[in-house]
Amino acid sequence: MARILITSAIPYINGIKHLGNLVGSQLPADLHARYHRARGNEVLFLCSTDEHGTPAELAAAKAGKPVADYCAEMHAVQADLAKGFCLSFDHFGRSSSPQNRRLTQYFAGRLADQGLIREVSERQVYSHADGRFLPDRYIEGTCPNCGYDRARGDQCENCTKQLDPTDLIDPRSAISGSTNLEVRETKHLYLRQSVLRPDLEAWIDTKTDWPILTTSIAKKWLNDGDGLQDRGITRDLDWGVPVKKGTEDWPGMEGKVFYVWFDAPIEYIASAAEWAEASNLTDSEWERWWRTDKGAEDVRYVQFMGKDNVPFHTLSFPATIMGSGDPWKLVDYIKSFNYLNYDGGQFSTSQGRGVFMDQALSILPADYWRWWLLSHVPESSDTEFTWENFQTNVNKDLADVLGNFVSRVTKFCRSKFGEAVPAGGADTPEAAALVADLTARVQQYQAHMDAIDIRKAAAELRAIWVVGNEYLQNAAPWTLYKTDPDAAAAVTRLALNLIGLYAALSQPFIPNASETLRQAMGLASLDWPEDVAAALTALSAGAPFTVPDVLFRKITDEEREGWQEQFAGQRG
RNA sequence: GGGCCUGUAGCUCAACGGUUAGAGCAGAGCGCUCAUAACGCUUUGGUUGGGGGUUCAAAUCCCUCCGGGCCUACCA
Repeated sequence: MARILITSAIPYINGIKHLGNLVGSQLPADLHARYHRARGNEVLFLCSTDEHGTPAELAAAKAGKPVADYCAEMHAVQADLAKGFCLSFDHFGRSSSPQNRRLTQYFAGRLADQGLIREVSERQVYSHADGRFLPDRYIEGTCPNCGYDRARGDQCENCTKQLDPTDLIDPRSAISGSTNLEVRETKHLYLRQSVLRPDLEAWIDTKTDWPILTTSIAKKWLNDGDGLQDRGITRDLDWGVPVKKGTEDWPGMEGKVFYVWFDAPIEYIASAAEWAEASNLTDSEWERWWRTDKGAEDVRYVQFMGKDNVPFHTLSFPATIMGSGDPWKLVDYIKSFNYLNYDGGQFSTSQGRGVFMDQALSILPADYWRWWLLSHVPESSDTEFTWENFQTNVNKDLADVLGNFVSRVTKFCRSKFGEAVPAGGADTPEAAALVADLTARVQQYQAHMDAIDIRKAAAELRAIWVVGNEYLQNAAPWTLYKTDPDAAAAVTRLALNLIGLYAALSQPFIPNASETLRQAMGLASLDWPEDVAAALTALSAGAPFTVPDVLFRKITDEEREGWQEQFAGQRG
C-alpha cells in the first residue's frame, strides 16, 4: 500500500475564492486524494487558510473587526464552502495555529544555526496616518515615466514600468490616502537562498517528469539575472508569527513578524500536526508523514497549485527545508496549473467578475462544477469558462450520457422485471467483448489518474460511460424481451452492474452522484474495480434496487441566460 | 525590455520526428423507442497563425514575423 501526502496551495483568508482559485489547487488535489483512497492507498490530504500579511489586516479593518476574529470567521466560511464542494481534506488548518508559530520559529532558528540567515538594514516607507510600514504596492503616486496618477510603488499599471516607491511623484498611502509618509531605516532577516542555489538546481534537475510549467518557472528564477536572490523573510507588521530564533528572542527583531511566504508553506507541516492533535494522535503519527527519519521515507508527496505559486514551492520552501539540515520530507511531484478565465477576461475578486464558490453552490450542486472544472482544468494553457460551454458540456456529459443511462436501465428493469436484479440468461460474446473493452479502458483511466493527467482521465471516464449506452443500444433488451425474456434479463443484469461500476469509477470526480448511485443500487460500498469482470457481477440476481431520481437535471437556456447576466460584474 | 508558455475543425482539446492530423461538443443524415426529445450509427468540416529552413519524413526541430497569456522577486 502506497502512502501519498497531498497538499493544496492554501487559499488566502481575505474573502471567498472564485472558481479559478478552486480549479487551480484544491479541486485537483481532492481528485487525486479521492482516487488514491479508492485504490486502497493511505492518504493524508491537507489544506489550510493562509492568514497572515497586510491584506488580511486591511480586510479585517474594513470589516471593522479584530484581525484574529476576522480570520476565525473567514476560516469557518471557507471550511464550509470546502465541504460544499466535497473537498475531502483530512484536515483544514490555519496558518495562524500555535503549531505553525512553533514550527516557523523553529525553522528560522535552524536556518540561523546553519548560517543561512543574514540581517539587512533597508529603507522602507512608513505612514504616520496608518501607523504602519507600507508594502511597495500600497503606495500610490504619479508615475515619473508616463504621468499616470495612480501608479503603484512596485510598478506602474499604465506603462508597466518597474518602480521603486521613492520614484513616485507625490506619493500617498493607498490605504488612507495620507501623504504624511516617511522613509525609515528598518532591519530585516534574509534567507540566503543564493547559498543554496546549487543544491536547489541539482534537485530540480532530477525532476524530469514534472510539468514543464513547473520546471520552467523554477529554472527561470534560478538563472535569471544574477541567479536566485536572497529573500526577506520578515516584515514590520503586527499580524503574523513573531520573529524568534527557535524559542529564544531575536535581538533587534522585536515587534516584527515573519513574512507570510515564509510561514505559509511551513503550515503544510503544521497542518499535519494540527490534524494529529484534532484526531487525538501522537506526534509520531504526523511525523511519519513528514520526517524521513521517522517513517516518511516511503511517502510520495504531491503538491497542487496555480502557476503564480510555483517559485515559492520549487525554491523558497525547499530552501527552507534543505537549509534546516533536518530530514524533513521534500516534495516529490508538483502539479501546477494555468489560469481559468471568465468569459473573455479574467476572474476578478476586486471587480466581482466571475463565479465565486458560494454563488456556484447556490445555483447548482457541487458535482456539476466539479465535473466541468476538472474536465477542463487548465493543464496546458489558460482555459476559458463560458456559460454556453458549461451548459452544453454538463448537459451532455452528466445528464445525457451518464444520468440518462442510469435512468433508462433502471426504469426498463422496473417495468419488465421489477425493482430487483433479474435472474436468467447466459453470458454472450457481446457481454465478453464489453468486459474486455472496459478492462482496457479502466486501465487507461487509471494510467491517466496515476499520471495526474486530469483532462485525459475525464475523457476516458466519459468514454466508459458511453460504452454502456453503446452496449445497451446493440443488445436492445426491449426488443429481445419480446422473444427471449431470459436473454433480456441477462443484458439488464449486466447493465445494472454497469451502474455500480460507474459509481465507483466516477467517485473522485462526482462524489455526490456516486453516493446516490451506490444507495440506489443497494451497494454496501464503492469498491474500486480492480477486476472489471468480477465488479460486473457484484449485483446478483434478486438484489433489490431503487430507481433514483433524475441524477442530473439539465441546465435550461433561461437559466444560462440569467446567470450570464448575473455574473457579468459587480458581485452583489 | 528580458524570460517562459501558447496558437491545430465553428467551440474545447489530442497527436511529444514516422500510415491518410484525431476525439468530444456544435452542424447534417439515418436508425431505435428502454430513457432526462435521451441513446446508437454514419457524416460534413483543417494550407496545423504567416513565411523560410533542416530531414527520406515536420503540427512536432531551427530561423523569422504576427497574435494571445503568464512571470519579472515587498499582494498573496
